[in-house]
Amino acid sequence: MLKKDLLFLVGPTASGKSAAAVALAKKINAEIICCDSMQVYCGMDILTSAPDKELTGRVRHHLFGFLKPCKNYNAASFRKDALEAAQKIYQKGKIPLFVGGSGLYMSAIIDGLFTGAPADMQLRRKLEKEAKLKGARCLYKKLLKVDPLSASKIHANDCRRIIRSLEVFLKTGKPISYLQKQRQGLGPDYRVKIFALNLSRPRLYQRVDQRVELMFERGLEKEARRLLRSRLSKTACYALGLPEIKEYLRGKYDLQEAKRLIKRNSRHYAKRQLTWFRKDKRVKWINLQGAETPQAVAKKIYKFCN
RNA sequence: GCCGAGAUAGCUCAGUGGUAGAGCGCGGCCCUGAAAAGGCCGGCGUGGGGGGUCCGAUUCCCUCUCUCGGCA
Repeated sequence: MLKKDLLFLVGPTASGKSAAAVALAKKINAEIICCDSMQVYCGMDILTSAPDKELTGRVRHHLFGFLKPCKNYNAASFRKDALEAAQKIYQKGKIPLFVGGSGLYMSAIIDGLFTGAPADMQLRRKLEKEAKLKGARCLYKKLLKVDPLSASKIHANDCRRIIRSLEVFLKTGKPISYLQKQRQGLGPDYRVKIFALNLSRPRLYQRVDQRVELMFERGLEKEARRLLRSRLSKTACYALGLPEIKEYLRGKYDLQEAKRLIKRNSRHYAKRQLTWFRKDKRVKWINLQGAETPQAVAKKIYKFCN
């Protein structure tokens, strides 16, 4: 049986993925699927540097801006939606091309997630409260009792993961360390190719800073104000830029400082993305100077497509 | 030109007669249902140049260079 191709174009923020993806999709007859935890939301176009109409008009895009910011979303719901979108694309005889910078989302599709323990926001809130009251160490001790193996892998300060592990244990009676071994990925009938764009660090950071400047020019503050007035999900409220603008509006600092922080946090984010993708040995790195046209980038990637 | 203050990490600065720290920045890493989140680790340095005192100087003394104030 012929293998199904599944392509990924990933890389740090501001590396030029969106435009390159469209150029590549044109070349290989692909449709694009969002692989970005924030670009799935609508009404956050400036904040998330979502691909504009010019790009989305040239190639069919899936899972971009389809979700209201008040809705929670996560890697599991993404995996489900993404695989559905991919099937539709296969039915058209085309290739799904995932584009975005969310490493976990990429891994969720390819490698799968263990099942049977969905997120329980109510339980999380309860555990969070407990952590706040008695300290995170208290939760860690609890985890140490029920699941010493996971506890040994999680740092005592990593509250998010401690809570998730406890959540899994409380809901299923099984340690997350045991369940995590059960993940199931795509299987042998898929042929996955991952391309990651990269630039020299100074160039990348320069582009990140420039992009933040551009976001402000486009009206980031106004968009953020609007979003902050509405109800935001636990997922969407952490879109880079929102917490910083929120504190600015509270009078904690001025707009210049907010901008500085958004730039810095975006650079840190880009760095973390690189760490994630570096670890994944399936990634084929596409090193760029930063001045190439999207077509040139696509051409570079195309060479490795067969 | 004179007087005063200073010259220590990429930046802002602290400190000590036994070759140095802090914050920010920066680098590396972890990540299985919040992931643009969350967490961990790392000082990255001929202490402005030269000389002297001392067992030993970044610290004390002299000198030169530079910077910043003030006076001319």
